[in-house]
Formats: sequence, structure tokens, C-alpha cells
Amino acid sequence: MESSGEAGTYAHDVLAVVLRITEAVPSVLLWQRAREPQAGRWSLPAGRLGPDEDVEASVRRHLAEKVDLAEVAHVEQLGVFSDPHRGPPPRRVATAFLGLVPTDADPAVPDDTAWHRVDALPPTAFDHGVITRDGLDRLRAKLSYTNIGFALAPATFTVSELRDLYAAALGHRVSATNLQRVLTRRGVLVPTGATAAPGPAGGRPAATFRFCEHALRVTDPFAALRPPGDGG
Amino acid sequence: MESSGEAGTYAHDVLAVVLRITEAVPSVLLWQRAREPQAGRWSLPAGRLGPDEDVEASVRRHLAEKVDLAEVAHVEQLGVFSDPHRGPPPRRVATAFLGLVPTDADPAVPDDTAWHRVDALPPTAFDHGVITRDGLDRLRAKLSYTNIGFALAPATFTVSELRDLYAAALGHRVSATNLQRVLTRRGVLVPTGATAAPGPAGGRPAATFRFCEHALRVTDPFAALRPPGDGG
DNA sequence: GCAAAAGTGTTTGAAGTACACCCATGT
DNA sequence: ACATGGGTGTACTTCAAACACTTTTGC
Repeated sequence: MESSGEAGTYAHDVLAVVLRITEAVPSVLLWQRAREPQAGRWSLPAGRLGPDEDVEASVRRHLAEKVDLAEVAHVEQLGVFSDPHRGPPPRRVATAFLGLVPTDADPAVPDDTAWHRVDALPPTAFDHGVITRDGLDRLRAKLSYTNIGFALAPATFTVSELRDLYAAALGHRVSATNLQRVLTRRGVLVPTGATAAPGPAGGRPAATFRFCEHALRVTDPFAALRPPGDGG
Repeated sequence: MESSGEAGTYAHDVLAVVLRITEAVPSVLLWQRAREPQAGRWSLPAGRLGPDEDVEASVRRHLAEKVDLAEVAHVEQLGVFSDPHRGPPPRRVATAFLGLVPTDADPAVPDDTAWHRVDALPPTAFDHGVITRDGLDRLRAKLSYTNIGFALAPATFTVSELRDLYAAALGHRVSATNLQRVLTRRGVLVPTGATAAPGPAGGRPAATFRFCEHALRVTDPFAALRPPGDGG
């Protein structure tokens, strides 16, 4: 048992929506609660904020218990969830993060932990279903105006493979032709020079690419109201 | 004096970057600390998260002590600031918000509180300078792809007046011609039918407009990778 | 009439979608 | 040969910036 602490102080949790594209659909990393509260339901990886770390360091520390951190290609803050009744007392405040894992990493996970398709979530604990949805919305938005794809894609890939990743994440068809042009114009894709072998049915060998940078960059900063003399 | 509370719990603060365009420049609402820590320095409006409120309710409650809440046209979460050394012990975690006040409101503020131009901030307490910058960056970004201008503009206005607001907030020249076309095309401006009287130097009377909605709406959701058959 | 400010028309360019067509490989 | 998938070329659309020109006022 734990007491509720001094008046005006709250346990602060950090939690992570870790997404990965699997089987042409986004999946989120969840673990099944063995004990109350909410035994049997599925939770996002989470943990208590420690005294000598900020929330980002904390979420990385806790994530390391569920996945190899080296395979989490990007982490960013989603926001604070603080409804006083978001869980049973004592009251907890949580800072949520979005984490992304490339498809070529297949991190080992503990027995109680598994990837779940976001379109068919199992019963989730507390507000974790809502938070997962927020994470996916953030990813979808940023695919359009940043290079965040680097965190979903393998080290090298063909445009077709990348197209499938984007289509899975966005939930709608994506044209390989246009995807290549958009990302090339923005300078986020670099050809490796190598080509991939065709499949068993034949076809022209595909050129392979990689992302130029592996840090988040906004590639389409504003659609309108740019400073004068800035092109357009 | 206050103790540091039970291990693993932290005081949670909420604070607000309240912005308003004054004298053709963005200003932020700050109050001067009378007591240690950081006596004499200027702080963002802030307060402790209460036991029965979420962070947004809390920031509204604390803001009400500094400004008339009815004059804050928009509030949104910026993020969590949690560096263990962002202030003196005991450690405090803070959720920051952005608040916007229209130019036609001139809220009464307490004696210790004043608007300060963001381009000439006085010495700020803790990390409040950085947080202020974050708030301004958020405002600038959203001016381009949302209708957030409604929260800066008076109830009705001419396009010239609106142009001056946008230019002040963005920090660069804005063309009234193009501003009107962009906002009209997006359906965020509505003509009132009335016209404003010309100034003493003459000139054609300006038509007046108002914002169609007074809730935040994303008007330019994605520049690229839209679903097929969605125009383009 | 003239200056000042508002507003419209039009040109230019960039970005993105759609689609036709060519290329390289396997069987 | 021909099917299969990869890639380029190009037309079309939308959006927004730039700028010339017209409109309506005060003096």
C-alpha cells in the first residue's frame, strides 16, 4: 500500500506510446497487468518519475525495461494527462511520449508484453486507449510535414517498401511515384546507389534509399504567410 | 517552509504564457516576485495543481487571479518542463500553457503584474524565458495553418488591422492583399457588411470582418500526402 | 484634382496529384 | 514474348506571393 503523500504533491508517471508498423498496420507496445488495479487489462509502458531525471530521461529509463532502447528511433513528448479520475486514488499525473521503432528492428520483449494492432486494441487500462490514439494522430500529422518517416523505416529501403510503411501509418493509399518526389524534393531521401533484387515474379530491380538525417526535421514549415521574398 | 513531500511525489505547477499584441509587438503577462526565491525577477502566472482539477482547469483558476478569464480567448497546452534543477528544491514539475488575449480587451491586472514586450524581456525567473519563447513559437506556427488569429483579433476589424496583428505576431511584413485571400479561401473570415470610417488623411473606408469561428480549427491540415481523390 | 488607403485582377511560380508511358528483370 | 514491378515524363490543379490597377474617401 502507498499513502497519498503530502497534500499538493502527486506521483508523476511517464508513459510511452511506442508504435511500429507490422503487417501493414500500426501496432503499439502494450503489457498485460498481472495485478490490480485493472488486472488483465493492457497498459502502455510506464513508470514513476525519479528524483534526478526529467520526464524524457525517465521515459527512456522505463522503456528500457520493455524494449531495447537502441531500437527506438525517435521519442517526443505528447502532453500531460491529469484528469483527477483517470485512475484509482492516489491521484497520478502522467506525461505521455510517442516512441517509434523501425520495421527492421524486431526487439525482444518480456513475456507480459506484446505488439497490438491499433485498429483492434485489447481492453486497455485507464486512459491508455485515448493516449494511444493521440500518439497515432501525432505520427500521422508529422508524416506530412517532417522527415519523421526515418523512425519507421529500415536503414535502407526501396520506394515501394517506404510507400507501404506510409500507407500503413496514414491509413490510406499512398502513391509511390509522388512519395518519392515529395521526399526527394525536400531533400530527405538519399539514393544508396545499390538496387534490390526483384521478387520471384520478376520486375525491374528497385533502387534503394536511406533517410538523409536521423533526427526530426520540419521539412514543410508553413504553407502560408511565409516571410516576403522567401519564394512562393 | 515546506518539506519535500513523500519520496516519488512532486509538487506540480501549472503556468501560462499569456500573449497579447501591444504596440505592434507581442507582449507577455509577467508578475514581479516580491519574495525569494528569485525576488525581483519576473515570473509567468502560475500556481499549484489542486487535488480535484486537471491541469487545464488549474491554469484557468490561477490565471483568474491575474486577468479576467473572459478576456483570454484561447488556452492550449504547451508541454511539461521537468528539469530537476529548473528551480531551487524542492523539485517542481510544471505544465505550461499558451493563452491569448485579443487586442480589444485591456484587462485590469494587479499592481505587481504587467505586459512585457517579448523582444525585451526583463530578467525572468527560473526557466520562464525559455517557456515564453516556446509559447511564441507555437503561436507563430499555428498562425499559418489554423484560425488561431481569432484569439488575437478584436471582435470586428479591418483587413489592415488584422494584417498589423499578424505582422506583429510573426515578426515580418504581411501583405494585406494576400492575408485576406488566404483567410477568405479557408473560410475563416466573414464580412460584417459594415465599413470603418477612414482616418484623418482620407482613404477608402475599409470593410470590416470577423472570425467565423471562435474555437481553434486546423485550416490547412496537411500540405502533402493527402488521401487520394482529395483534390490537388 | 490629388494624396491616401482599400480592394480587385492578373501574373508568376511552386508544390502536389494523376496518369500515361518507358525500363529492367524473371519465366 | 509477356507479365511484373520500378521509374520517368508530363499535364493538371491548387495555393500563395507579387504587383499593377481601380475604387472611395478627405482635403
